[in-house]
Amino acid sequence: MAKNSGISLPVVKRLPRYYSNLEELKREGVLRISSSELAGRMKLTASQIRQDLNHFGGFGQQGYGYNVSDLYNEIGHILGVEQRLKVILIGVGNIGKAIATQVNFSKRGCELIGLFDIDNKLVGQDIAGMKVCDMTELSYFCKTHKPEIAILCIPKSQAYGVAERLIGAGVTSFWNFSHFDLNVHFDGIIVENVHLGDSLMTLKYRTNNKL
Amino acid sequence: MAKNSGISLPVVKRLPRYYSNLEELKREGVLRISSSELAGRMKLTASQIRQDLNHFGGFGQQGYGYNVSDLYNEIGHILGVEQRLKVILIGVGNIGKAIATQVNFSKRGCELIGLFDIDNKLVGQDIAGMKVCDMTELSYFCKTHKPEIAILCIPKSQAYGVAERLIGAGVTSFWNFSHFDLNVHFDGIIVENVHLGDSLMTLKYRTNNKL
DNA sequence: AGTAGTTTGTCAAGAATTTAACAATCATTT
DNA sequence: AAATGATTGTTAAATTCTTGACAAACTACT
Repeated sequence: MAKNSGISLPVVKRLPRYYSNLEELKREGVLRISSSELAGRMKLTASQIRQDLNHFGGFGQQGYGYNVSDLYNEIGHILGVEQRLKVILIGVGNIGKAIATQVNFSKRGCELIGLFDIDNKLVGQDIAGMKVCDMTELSYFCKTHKPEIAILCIPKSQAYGVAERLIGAGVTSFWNFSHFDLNVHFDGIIVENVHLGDSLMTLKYRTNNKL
Repeated sequence: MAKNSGISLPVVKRLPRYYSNLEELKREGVLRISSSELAGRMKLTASQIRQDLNHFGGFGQQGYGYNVSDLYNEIGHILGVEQRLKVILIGVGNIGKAIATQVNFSKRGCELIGLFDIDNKLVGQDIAGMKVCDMTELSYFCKTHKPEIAILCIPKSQAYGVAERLIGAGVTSFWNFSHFDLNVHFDGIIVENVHLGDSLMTLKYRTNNKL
């Protein structure tokens, strides 16, 4: 049932949307849904939904549709929500703090286990039920706790140095909010660059050009 | 020179990346760059860059490449940075506050002119050099200041109501950080949904599957 | 039990996007 | 001033992604 390889990025990026839409359907008490109904909600085509889901196996039933709860669980399984990854966050400035407090890590199969900052005024502060640690403790912490993912909310000047240290300490994935593209050339290192400013400019362009 | 229509979304989404990479090149003092050099930095192909830029006109020169400063200005023009759009932000919780303080609006041709919240404890607070206003002032504010863009950092339960009020008051574009897809069915309304949690799940999937 | 009505899984067609190729053009060197 | 080398703009090919179509399979009704 697990044809888990060769999934294209567009499909992967739609999976979380399926997941949250199904969560919402569950909350509404909907027990079953057809591809065309779901397509209506998500502004996709029914065909695309069926094709997407079939990459992973046949979760539906002809003449019936999809069982909301089952499909939710299947996609959760594909996304690996039951397999918790440990996450640390570097830089508890405005964005860092917002992410630490606002993102529901556990719902997404992650566990935020450490906060770090270089600034003495922030070290020791309590954020999201955790004490902010000094950067000097970073390497030791990684060696003992072995986080897989690091969230970078630090200035560009520090980012590459910190990323190298973290890779050395076994971190494989980076969620980068710093204002530049983190391009790591090591094999097996995964980076997801988030540029809010770019998103705003895209909105602005679309606004100006009525797209 | 302005073939400004029929630009596909993938191209539009790359424009801000071109813009910030060119800004960086300028800062480094680079005067000219070829499509293949730029491709190397941005992890694109030279062919794609030439094709992208040609949608808007021939900014390069055979045998020479692109003048960094000129190209920066051209893309800035395409993105409309000189034409300032007025922006208001609704909901100054963790994310709202981070966006208000962290996003460089003016550099991107936007102007943050108002902050609003429903919570009495937050109203009156000073954030990013502005006083947070009560939601009751929203409609009057919009009628007098005519913002084009609204940033939504509010719970789902309030989002549709607020969006409707804003559309009624002339707002055309929404940058939505609430935890759901804002689907507006009015013509001419532009929405950019940002789901940080989805981005995290994509990273997690890629981590688990070594993509 | 048989029949009518749904809806999936899948294959094939169509669209969109990316990459490759190359003539035209310009810079630079001799 | 001519020749060489570089690099664009542009066309065509290749690839990827999305949509359409329909047989197979199931539900639900009579």
